[in-house]
Amino acid sequence: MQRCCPSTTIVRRDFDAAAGLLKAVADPYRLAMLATLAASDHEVCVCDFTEALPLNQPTVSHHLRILREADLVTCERRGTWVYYQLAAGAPERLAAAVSAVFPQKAYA
Amino acid sequence: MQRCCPSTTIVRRDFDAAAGLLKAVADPYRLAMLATLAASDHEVCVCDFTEALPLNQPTVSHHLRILREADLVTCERRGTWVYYQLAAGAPERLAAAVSAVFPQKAYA
DNA sequence: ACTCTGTATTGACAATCGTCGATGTAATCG
DNA sequence: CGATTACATCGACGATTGTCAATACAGAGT
Repeated sequence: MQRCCPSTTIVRRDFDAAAGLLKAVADPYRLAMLATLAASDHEVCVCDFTEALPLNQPTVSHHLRILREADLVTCERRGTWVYYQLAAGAPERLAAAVSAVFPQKAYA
Repeated sequence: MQRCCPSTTIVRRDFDAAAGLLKAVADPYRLAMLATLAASDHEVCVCDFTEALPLNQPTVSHHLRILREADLVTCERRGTWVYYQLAAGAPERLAAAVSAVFPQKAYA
């Protein structure tokens, strides 16, 4: 009987950080929020999200909190309103998480 | 009293597909599996994963199934063993999911 | 002070996820 | 055939997730 294969070396790096970042992003509404923040150069008020998305206000707040805790967005209170914007380097960090898995293949 | 902001247009695209792909990938062990398959040009036997990862065999099978159903990997049975390899275009599809959110910023 | 408005937090719920033991299936060997 | 090995599936369990009603908090206006 033959061996199954030329004993591959399994990658044992720690992907917890990358997985955490990807998990923070792996939701349709959070992706829409990020895309909105990326598209508009100025900040976006929370009320715009609650109006446009089919979600209740606490749910919007919940998703924004997840993005905040992943350091993908930052917020600033001005008067009664809270304005969100994309955190510096957010796209790069996500791209880095992907290329941590696929070293050079992806961006040829 | 002032308006909150110059009424931003919320991105309303459908991110279900991108979110689904990202969710399939948002796990440390699945990332390690993908990184292994990407690093080794030849296929990888399931037994290599079950040996190297601190997971039971059913759990390894479960994670591989999720990657399979996301069309990120393909498998082929040869004798008693099953060999997995990265699906064609898998890195590109992941990169596309990211750049669907950040149109041009990321890869300048 | 009180009220109103916008946002965050809490608490609860169903649904999904990660894990594993037990069992099933497929292929090989004797 | 039966026994063994490799992998998949099933069923159950606790943990996490997405959602919302209710409540709390913060600031502006009266």
